[in-house]
Amino acid sequence: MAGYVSEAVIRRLPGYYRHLKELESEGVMQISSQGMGERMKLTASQIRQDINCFGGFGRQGYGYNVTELREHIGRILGIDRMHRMIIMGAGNIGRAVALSDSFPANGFQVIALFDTDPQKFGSTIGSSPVKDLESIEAFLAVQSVDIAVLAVPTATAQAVANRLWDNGIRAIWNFAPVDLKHPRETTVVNVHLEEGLEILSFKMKHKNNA
Amino acid sequence: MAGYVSEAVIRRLPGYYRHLKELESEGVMQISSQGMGERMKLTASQIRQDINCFGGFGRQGYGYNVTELREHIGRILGIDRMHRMIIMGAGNIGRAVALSDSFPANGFQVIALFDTDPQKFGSTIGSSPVKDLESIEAFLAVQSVDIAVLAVPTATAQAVANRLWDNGIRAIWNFAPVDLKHPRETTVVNVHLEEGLEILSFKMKHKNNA
DNA sequence: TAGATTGTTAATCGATTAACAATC
DNA sequence: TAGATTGTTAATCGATTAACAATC
Repeated sequence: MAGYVSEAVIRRLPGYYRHLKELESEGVMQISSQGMGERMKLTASQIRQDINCFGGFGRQGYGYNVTELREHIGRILGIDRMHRMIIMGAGNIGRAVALSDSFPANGFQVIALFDTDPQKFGSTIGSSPVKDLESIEAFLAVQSVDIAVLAVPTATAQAVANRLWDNGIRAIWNFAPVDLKHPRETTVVNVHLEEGLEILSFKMKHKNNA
Repeated sequence: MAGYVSEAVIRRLPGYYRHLKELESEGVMQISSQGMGERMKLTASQIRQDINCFGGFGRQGYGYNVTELREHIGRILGIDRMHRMIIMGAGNIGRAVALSDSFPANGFQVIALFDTDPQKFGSTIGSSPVKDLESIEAFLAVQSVDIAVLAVPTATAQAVANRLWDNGIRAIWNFAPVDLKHPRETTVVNVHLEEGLEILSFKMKHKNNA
């Protein structure tokens, strides 16, 4: 159990969590690796291997308790607690993240947005204020922030990220299409929407060959 | 060369394309697998293997011509042509996609949005009209559409997707947090934003152990 | 030519799948 | 108990890396 967890396993964890939540809402209380595998289109063997990276949550002859496993995986993901987020850039993407209600529903709470457009200062998006990007240092000096969403123009993304790291931010969710240079102790997860669309284009084009 | 292309390679292709575009705009004309590897944090060996899935674009003793390789990969990705898109759902996400200018810049053109809110019918987002979701069949009967962006509430996502497939759509870019059931001849690429945030949470939490 | 760097084959590494004893 | 299903070890498969002859 425990020990090293490969990137491949990490990427599957949110899927487990989502499917377990669905099962819960369907009133399903128990599931086997077999059943879970059919649902998620993975082999039962892989399900068991994945789950056992974190310890034996199942019972022989029974399977897994849905709620229990969901809670375990939630704790492993770290989403059993609130995360305070700020959004850098109040453009299309920043707005969409701020207005989403699926993020708060999962404990990701937007506390403020920052932009360079003076027209936007003082306004609110959803229930979050839009502030002057120049005030970010002062803001971070007094506010506790877990995650910064980077939704600024590509050209300024690296510079904004540097200011965030210099002021204590340790995690960035990056929507700008650049590979940010970042200190080793920080975490960056990229979204790179354009790339998804390009992969879709590729797969459409090569559908026959597969 | 050519033949089977693994999912791992496909996922790297847009990164190649982006870095080659950057190199072009920096005026760099030639690059070796070594140089490309340093830039993208991959091994030179992997760069050469990846590129050779599609044929020998390099020259011994020289490397790769940046523009030539960028064009080749663009063609492989299928982004050397226009793609006509519709957006299902004119909410936060649908709006953000419609208003983005990075998609049209890469040949992905939004031609219309569809929503269920009568208040939105007849309005425009960016330069695209918002139409009644109920008119989708009539629309698809006369309009050529390559890709549908699915940005409707989770609960209706599957039903909307079914209507799209029944009316000739072969590719869906899905933002709803569900694994869509879909005919084998169709292509679905999922975005699942929430999952990215959960992975970020996981990585923050386990930073020490790595 | 000599040096650099590809294309490609072989070796290694890691992830997935299969198998099965342990046990609920 | 008998049947089901896990946790875990071993086998397989695939992807990455290393090596090197071909050649620009």
